[in-house]
Amino acid sequence: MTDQTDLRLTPQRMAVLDVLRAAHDHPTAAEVYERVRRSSPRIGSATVYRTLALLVSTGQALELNLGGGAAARYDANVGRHDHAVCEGCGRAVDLDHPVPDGMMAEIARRSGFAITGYDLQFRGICPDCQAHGAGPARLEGPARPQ
Amino acid sequence: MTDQTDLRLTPQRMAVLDVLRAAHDHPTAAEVYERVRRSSPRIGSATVYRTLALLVSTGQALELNLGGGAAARYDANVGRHDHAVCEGCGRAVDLDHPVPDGMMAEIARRSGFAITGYDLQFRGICPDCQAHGAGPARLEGPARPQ
DNA sequence: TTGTATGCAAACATTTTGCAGCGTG
DNA sequence: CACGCTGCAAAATGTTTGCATACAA
Repeated sequence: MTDQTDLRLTPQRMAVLDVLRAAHDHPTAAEVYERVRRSSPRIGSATVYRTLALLVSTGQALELNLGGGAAARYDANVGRHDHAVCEGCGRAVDLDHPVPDGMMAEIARRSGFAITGYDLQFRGICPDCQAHGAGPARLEGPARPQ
Repeated sequence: MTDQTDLRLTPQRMAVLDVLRAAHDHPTAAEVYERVRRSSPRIGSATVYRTLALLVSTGQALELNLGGGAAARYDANVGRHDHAVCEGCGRAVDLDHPVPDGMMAEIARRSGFAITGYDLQFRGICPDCQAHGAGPARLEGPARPQ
């Protein structure tokens, strides 16, 4: 079914990929939709969802889950990198700080898993929110570092 | 505003916490609901959702986001730990393998964030799925253990 | 031409909310 | 015996699917 059949390069798919590559803010599917509409007003949201899923499954985009009830976010930067998510404003910034290789091997050994990768995201308050006083994006809770 | 008003210990809340503490499989809200019903048939799903949110916000449970379109999962093990998620069967197992302190400090320095914590989850194939051939939980991808 | 991709709208799945009555502290 | 909590059902999100048609290759 999902055979690597044909795969066509349609204007809609290009538009979605363009938007994603131009974005530096890890947009949600809804945000991608909104932006794509500016250049392709007749595109449907289903097409955006389908295209994002396609891009993810073909390795041209990453899907981020930043927790909470938040919707999935997408990132055209498919190189290895991590994220820091601001608990004040919800913004996510890219980081590149790989976990030591030995650690992956250690996890594999201890868990018996064949590890194929990992997702690492830091939580904290971004410089802006530290300055203006942490703006509330979540319910309230000044998250306590357990 | 951060009024820690009253907070009552009701049978429903105990039931939810009991289920969560007895569970070792990171159940979704729907699964918790299903299990709680066995002992409290008259409980409503809204109560389960409200209670899970309450437990999370009071630090008595963790919420996990294992990506995909998957629903949030809950964990009564609130001690610091990570997870390995099987791409075959979707199961998540606990791991305890802290990131070195120095790394947190380094991230903080480079990003300007005040880091309060992090979420780390490994992806891979669990021992069972390695044996029986990776069972399909996602779209299809016969993840090949190279 | 051929079958994939699209757009629309309805279907779905999950989580949240409104409200009247219940029951804990 | 006050006020928070509950159950029910409806509403709000976020995402997927069915189908007839448009269009890339």
